Parts: sequence; C-alpha cells; structure tokens
Amino acid sequence: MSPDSKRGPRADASRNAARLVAAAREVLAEAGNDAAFDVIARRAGVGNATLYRHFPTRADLLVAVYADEVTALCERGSQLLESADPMDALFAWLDEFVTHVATKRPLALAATEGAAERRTTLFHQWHTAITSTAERLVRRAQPGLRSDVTAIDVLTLASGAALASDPAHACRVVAMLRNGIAARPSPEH
Amino acid sequence: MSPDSKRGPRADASRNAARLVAAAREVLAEAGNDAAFDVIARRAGVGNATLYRHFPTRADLLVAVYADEVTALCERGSQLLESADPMDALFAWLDEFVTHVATKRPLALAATEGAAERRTTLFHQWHTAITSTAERLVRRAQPGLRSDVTAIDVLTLASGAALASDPAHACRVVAMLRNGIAARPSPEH
DNA sequence: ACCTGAACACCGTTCAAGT
DNA sequence: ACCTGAACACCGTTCAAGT
Repeated sequence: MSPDSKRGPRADASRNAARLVAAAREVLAEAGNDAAFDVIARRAGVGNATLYRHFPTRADLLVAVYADEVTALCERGSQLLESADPMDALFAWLDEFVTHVATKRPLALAATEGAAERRTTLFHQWHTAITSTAERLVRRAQPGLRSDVTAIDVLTLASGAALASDPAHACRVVAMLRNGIAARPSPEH
Repeated sequence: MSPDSKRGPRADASRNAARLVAAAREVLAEAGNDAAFDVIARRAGVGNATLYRHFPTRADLLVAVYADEVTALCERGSQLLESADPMDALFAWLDEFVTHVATKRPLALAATEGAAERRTTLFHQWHTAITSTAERLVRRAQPGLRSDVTAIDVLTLASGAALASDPAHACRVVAMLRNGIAARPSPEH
C-alpha cells in the first residue's frame, strides 16, 4: 500500500551505505588500506554488523570507495579509443592503470589470490569494467601487436609490475613491454 | 671453564630451531602458507615465544623453510652461467624463478611491501642471494640486452607476473619479455 | 642463557535481541 | 526489514616466572 512497496528495496539504509563509504574513505586515508572494520563502522555511526551487511568482504568496501576513480579510469580509456595512434593509446592508458593499481594494492591482490567464492557481484563489476576497457584498447591496437597477445596478458604484466615495485619503476618497466608485445618491434628504443 | 664457554653461542637451542623449521614445513604444507604460529610451535613441541625468538617475523620462518630450494635455485643459476647461449640461460632461469615465486607468494610480497624495518638479516640473505644470481645472468647476457635494462627490472617483471597470475600464465608472459628487453628484437616470434 | 605458557590486545565474524 | 552491539573465536605479541 505504501508508495515504495515493491519498488523501494531500500529505505533509509542507502544512507547508511553512503555514510559507510564516506567513513571508509576517511579512515583508509588516515590509517592505511588495512584499517579495522570496527573503526570504520564507528566513524560512520552504525553498528559493525551493518557494515558486513552492505559489504560482505573487504574487497567490496574498497571497490565502493574507489568506484569514482575506477569509472574515471575507464572513461579515460574510452577517450583514448578516439586518439590517433592505437599503440600510444594503449600504453598511455596502461601508465594510468599502473598508478591506479599501485595505490589499491589490496584490491589488486584480492583479484589474484581471492578464490572464486569470495568474488561478489560488486567485485565482479569492478573487475569486468577494467578488463573490458583493456580489451577494447588491445583490440584496436591488435594490428600492431603479436597475434597471440591478449588483454589478460597485458593486464597481468602491468598489474604485476605495479604490485612488485613502486609506481615510478612500474611505469619504467611497462615501457619495456612495448617491444615485447609488438608485432614488429622497432630496432632501437 | 666449560668447553663451550665462548665458542658455543648455541647449546640445545639449535635443535629447537631445526625442529621449528621441520614443523613449519609440515604445517605450511598442510594448512597453507598463512598457518598460525601457535600451531607450528605446538607441533614442534616448544613454546610459542621460542618461535619468535628464533624467527622474529613470518618472513624469517619462510626463508628458513625454503632455504634449500633457494640455494638450489641459485646453484641452477650458476650452472646456467656455463651454458652456451647467455640469453637462453637467463630466460631458462627466469622460468624456474617464476615457479619458485608462485609457490612462495607471502615471501615475495614481504619483499615488496615490507618496510625497511622489518627486514632482518635472514631475510636480507635470501634477497641478495637471488638478486646477485640474477645480476650475474643479466651481466653475461648484457650484450644482447638493451643497455638500460637492469637485473632489478627483470626480476620485477618476472616476480610481478608470478604474483599476478598462475605459474603457467606467468611463464607464458615472461616469454613475451624477451623481445621487450632485447637490444635487437627478432622481427617475428 | 634459554625456555615456558599464560595473559593481553586486537580484529573479523556471528547472532540474539531490539525497532 | 533493518539495525544494534555484545559475544565468540582466533591469532600475533609480550612478559613474568621457571630451569
């Protein structure tokens, strides 16, 4: 009977979710990426179990916190699809991707070590958003790439470099990939 | 006055260390790489604090457990230094290195994310053993490599690939590096 | 000197009770 | 339906007391 009987799966609870994300953003910035859940819940002014209800796993919360950054990264990828040189576009995006990963290490690690069970809807959305962006960029650059190179290969190398070193070094090392995956590598540099 | 007054910094304690390493090897194989310290200590038949005395950090214990494998890996590197093709030697070793890292993820992660404070003597020995092996292989292959490629670059990419994916995929992806770091990449394949 | 194991602190997770 | 916060279990770390 009430106006939001069937259509409103959320009442004031969505406010809690937003508050939790905002609090998480603050706490993560202050106390580092592995801050305690209790602290975040208290900061948001809700019970700790409410946090679990909205974000079953830590990765989910991180996805929510960094959602804006991720969509920005994907939009940047779309922009680069319009640029002149497909190869330049791919590697320009990879540079941004690397710095993105470097500051979200736990999220990137969850993507690799996390078993399939732990992968929730929210996490999956984040993962496919990035891989699909990479796939479009790789597909456009495909004529200039070795035929056996996939988007997954490129993402693996780039994120791996980001995980294994500091951002600056990761970018330097990603540049080396260019010859490695090119169909006809330029002889020098 | 006793025979081991000055020369014997260890009495029966070295036995405990050996027992701890053996127990850790067992428990890690059974319960995974992040098994609880208490369980390991109990298995070894010693108090938990004794474990901390011998191995202040988890990385130290892992280094001790995998010490044999690491020296084998480094000896394999030395053997490969005698082989005919320096480039083949380097990448043959990298393949073994990648599978090594893939099964010691926490150790590899400690090497990247661990702050400088946490790096103990034992940990440092392990780290330099591997990097020095890589450096010798890279130095011998240097004429075939781009002049700006360092051993650290190669290790970063290889261990990164190992961290970001399964061993098989990591090997596949390391093969792509070959053109990326070669001075004059072969035009095809 | 070296070891013991209890004690402490912390954190992720769950659950009965509220509204 | 949704939330609360106390309770539980677990684990890393420390420390006073033993030998």
